[in-house]
Amino acid sequence: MKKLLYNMQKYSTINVENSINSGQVFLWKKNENYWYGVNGQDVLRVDEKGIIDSFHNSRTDFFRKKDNTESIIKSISKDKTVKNAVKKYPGLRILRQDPFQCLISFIVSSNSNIQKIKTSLENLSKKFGTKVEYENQEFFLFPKPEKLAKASINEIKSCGVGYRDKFIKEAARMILLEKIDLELLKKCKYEECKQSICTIPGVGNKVADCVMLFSLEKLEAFPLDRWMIRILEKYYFDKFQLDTKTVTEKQYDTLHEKIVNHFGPFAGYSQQFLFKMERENYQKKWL
DNA sequence: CCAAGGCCTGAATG
DNA sequence: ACATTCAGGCCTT
Repeated sequence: MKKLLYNMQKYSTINVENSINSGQVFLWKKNENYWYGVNGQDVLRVDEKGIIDSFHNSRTDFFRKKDNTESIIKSISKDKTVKNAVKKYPGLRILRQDPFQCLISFIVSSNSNIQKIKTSLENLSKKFGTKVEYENQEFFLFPKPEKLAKASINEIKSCGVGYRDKFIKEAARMILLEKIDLELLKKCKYEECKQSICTIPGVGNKVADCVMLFSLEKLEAFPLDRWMIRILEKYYFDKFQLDTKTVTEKQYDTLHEKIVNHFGPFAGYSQQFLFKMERENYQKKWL
């Protein structure tokens, strides 16, 4: 009974620091006792308990407090590796981000690293976003689709995004022209959603899974980047045999199927715990 | 369907 | 110092 209570408390508590420093978000910084972050057209302020105040006084459930964390963790705890990761980072949450910002963020992320992604996104916000003042600090909201869609390639490129410049413009255009409706995709099934956003240039399997997991309510999405592949090879070589170096489209699909079969419908959470654990093991830097 | 090469960029490595 | 490699991939051939 004591242990049960302890676990319930442990897993319903949010670890803000770990959640923000887990590769999901980039436009966040700590100041005194609060974390501040740009989320779409809003700026959030979060205290150490995960209590949110915001520029627009919105009531976003950014830390997904309404998720039943205990049952999710029970559901994904299928082997000793995840169990360890969960034990090590209790309170690590999937963040519910602004979809457009999330989309652009992960288009920018491809073949890059956290520090550079962060500066690129900061540059984009400074150039194309609205400046606001919140608690005596200056912030730039994330650019609206229209701004990026109408920007020139060179203006976008000047933000340091490299060859991704045209992807960003085209992605923004597709949102603006409503070829893709991100809000609608929240209600769709995983496959349909994935098929849709993969038509956006710069969005492949991995980026699509990030966008779906972090902003489109697809908790079975399991982004397979270099790290996750390494993790699977290291801890799960007997469960998912990865016989090739490069993961092709088809292999990604079949691998994802095996993963969901193993971890269940909340596989995305397991990915986040494993990713956090391994990057900490290698002392990789976050924000 | 698969394999290989190219791609912006800046920090890290040798 | 200076060159090369690498980093949360994707697209084209």
